[in-house]
Parts: sequence; C-alpha cells; structure tokens
Amino acid sequence: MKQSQLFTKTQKESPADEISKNAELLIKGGFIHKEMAGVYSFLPLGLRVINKIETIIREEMNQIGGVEMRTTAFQNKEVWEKSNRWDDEVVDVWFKTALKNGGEIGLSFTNEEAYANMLKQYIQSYKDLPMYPYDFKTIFRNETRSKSGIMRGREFYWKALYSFSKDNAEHAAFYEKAKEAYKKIFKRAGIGHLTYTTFASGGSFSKFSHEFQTVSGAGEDTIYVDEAKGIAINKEVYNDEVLADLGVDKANVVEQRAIEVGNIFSLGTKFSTPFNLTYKNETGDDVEVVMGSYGIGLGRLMGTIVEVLSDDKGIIWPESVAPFKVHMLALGESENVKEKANELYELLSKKNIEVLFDDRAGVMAGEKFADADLLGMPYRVVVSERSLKDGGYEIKKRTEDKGKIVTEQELLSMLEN
RNA sequence: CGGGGUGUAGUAUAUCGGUAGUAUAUCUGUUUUGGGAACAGAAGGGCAGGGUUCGAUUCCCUGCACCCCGACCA
Repeated sequence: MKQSQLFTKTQKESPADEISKNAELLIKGGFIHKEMAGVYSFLPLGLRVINKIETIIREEMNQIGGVEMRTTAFQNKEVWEKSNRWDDEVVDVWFKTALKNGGEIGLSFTNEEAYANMLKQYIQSYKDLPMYPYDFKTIFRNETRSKSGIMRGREFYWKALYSFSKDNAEHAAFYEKAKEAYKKIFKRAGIGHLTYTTFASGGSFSKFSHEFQTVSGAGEDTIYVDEAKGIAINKEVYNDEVLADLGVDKANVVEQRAIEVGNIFSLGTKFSTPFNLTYKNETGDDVEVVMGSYGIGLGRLMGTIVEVLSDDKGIIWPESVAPFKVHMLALGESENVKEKANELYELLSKKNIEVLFDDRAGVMAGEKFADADLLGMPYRVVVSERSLKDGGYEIKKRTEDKGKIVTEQELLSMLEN
C-alpha cells in the first residue's frame, strides 16, 4: 500500500487523555481512533494487525478441531432467564435495549447461553459429540470504568470457543489440547517469552481455570511466577495448599504484574443443566453434556503486544502481526529515486511481500524515519540517491540501529521466506 | 459505584474578570531534502445551560464528557 493513499497520519503529540502506552502509541501512529471512553475504531493499519491476530487464532483453533461460525450480538431475554443471568442484579455489565414493538433484548457480553441454547437443537446422540464451535465477534460490556486503552473496553472483539464433550475425560483431553493451542498462539504473536500459563480460580466444576498472563507493568493482575517450571499462580488462589498442590516452592516464585491475554475454563454442567442439554448414550440413557469455554480478546492481545514490544521511538511489531512486513521509504525528490522506488514497490508487491511504501512527496527524510520507527514495521527499506549510488537499497530491521546496503537480489532473499 | 482531577484550534498547551497567545498539523509561495528544515503569508478555538458582573474562557451552580485511584471484571 502506498502511504500517500492511507488517510491516517501520525501525530507528534501524545493524546492528553490517554496514559496507557498502548493507546498512546496506537493513536499517535494512526492505528486506532478513540470514539469515547473504552470505545475505539480500528483504522486501516490497526485492522491489519487485528486481522493478522485473527488468522493466527483461527489456524490454531482449526488445528484442534474448532469449527468457526458467527453468533449474533443480540441476545434473547428468555434464553438468559433460563440460566438466571438476565437480571441486572446478577450481571451488571449488560447493555440492554427496548424493541419498538415491546420486549427487550441484550447485547452479548459473553456467549455461553446462546451456544448452549442453540446447540441443544443439534445434540441428541453421543454420535453428535464432541463439538467445538467458535466465533470471532464484537462483545459489549457496560464497564463502570474502562481503562488501559484498548485493553479494557466497553466494546471489544474476541474469539470464543465452547467445547461440548460427552464426559469429563473427553473434556479434560480437549482442555489440554486447547491449553497447548493457546501457548502456540501467544508464541506466534510474539509474546510467548513473557506469557505464563497461570492457575486461577476454577469455579464449582474444577479446581482451577487457566489464564494466560503476560508479564507487564501495565497489567491489572498480580501473579506469582515460577520461572523454572514455566507456570504462574494468580494471586486470587495463591496459598500454601495450592503451592503444595502444584509442587511449587514458595522460594522459587516471583511476584509480577501481568495482563490476562487469554482464559480457558471448565464449565462442567453449569449451563447444560438449565438448558437441559443432554444426549443419549450407547445404552439409551440421557447424559448431560460437559462444557468448556476458551476466550481471547483480540484488542487486548494487540494492546499487550504494544505494551511489551516498544521503545521510546514507537512500536516494534513482531513480523507475525505487523500490518506490513516492510516499510519502504523513498527519500528525496529526484526522478531517479522515484522511478527506482516505484519499481521496487511493484516488484515486492508481485512477490507478495507486504510493503507500505512511503511515497509522500515533500516530506523530509527525518519525518519519514520517525514515522517508520513509530509505526514499527519489522523491516525498513530506504531508496535514495545515496543508497543507489552505494549499489542498491538500505535495509534495516526495526530492532537494529544500523542498516546495510544490499542489492535487489540480496533484498529479495532477505525478505522472501 | 465511592474518591480525586480536567474540559481553550485537528493535536498539544499558555495567559488573563477587559481585543485569547504559542507550537505542531493544514493551505499558498520561495528555498531546502539521510533523523520531525527555513522564511513569508493565510485559515482555524473557549463542552452545554444557568447565575454573579458594566463585562465571564476565567468566579459560582447544574448537566455532560474525559482522565486517574479504588471497588467490580464470563
């Protein structure tokens, strides 16, 4: 994409009403636009990041048998009354609205009820199980205090998978697969080295749930990390009994602040019971389905990446989620440079190498460099009189201080993989 | 929801009970072009409503919005 066609532009000044680093950098770079407290639009660059993250999650969910669908944002009052979660006294984050012809509907703040109610129609026999539907969708929560930029909003985009299993053993096996898939997702998203599988409170059907916590001062949670074991324990369940349970020595843990980027949860029959979600087993008995839920907030994940992967100049996107792999800058106003830069842009595009081409006329080199640092693409390629005279193009990784001059062939072999 | 704070131009800020200033971004022109370039010119602003006052952006009240701390967070 040519930068001259991108309608967003970068800002020099940080927004006054944002403290969090993720919001500051994402707004300055033109990735997101704040509509109101806790509500952000994703601009072209930001959407590309979200799409990359979505693709990673989709691949990993499909890998473990997930089947993608799309559930509606509107929620049926009667359905939620079955699980006793319609009442505002029970759930205080509902957004609800009245229908013109009477009645009331809610906006999704989670999906368990809708899935349990819907799947009842498709689950009759043990032959129908297990089932692993999931979807990406926009979720609404009437938070009394949204904060931390895109990491805790009133509207956010998430992936939720629900597992429907015949029994606890089948559920447990899938739960472990999901846990591994989650680890892969965060590794692929570039934050695996800072993300710990964390034991958290499990509710009435399991001792623990598992959170995926990324160590960051911007986090809202406190966890106790056992670096050697590669696990952590959430403060909410941190006690001697749990330590003994997990075989963790108190002397080996370190207290950290962390961001919860994902969560998996055994639901047991919590929702199967109110929705009478049962199947006939081999002997003709009615058996309740065992459920699990597996969620990831894509905006929060994107915000977390920015929080932990940035420097004083801007964002440092991992290649896997960067809006573009390459940021190509054409410096100077000479016709020769323009021609060569255009040729290179066409060549890279033809080779399916994602490139953002800073073709803006009359913009000083310093400004283009500063923007490239702020926007944070993994590779910066400079086309200028100087680079051409030296024999080609200058390529520099966002993580490096100095670039080097390479020929077109060398450039292609570095970028193609 | 409890506590605290802030609303001035696209963005970031300053001053003042008496013509609202600066930076940046934007537009025009000239020069410039490897780390946010120089000069000249132009355009653009007091959250909303009420009160006090000769006069309110400034002081007071109400509302709304936003931020921070805490509570809450499948």
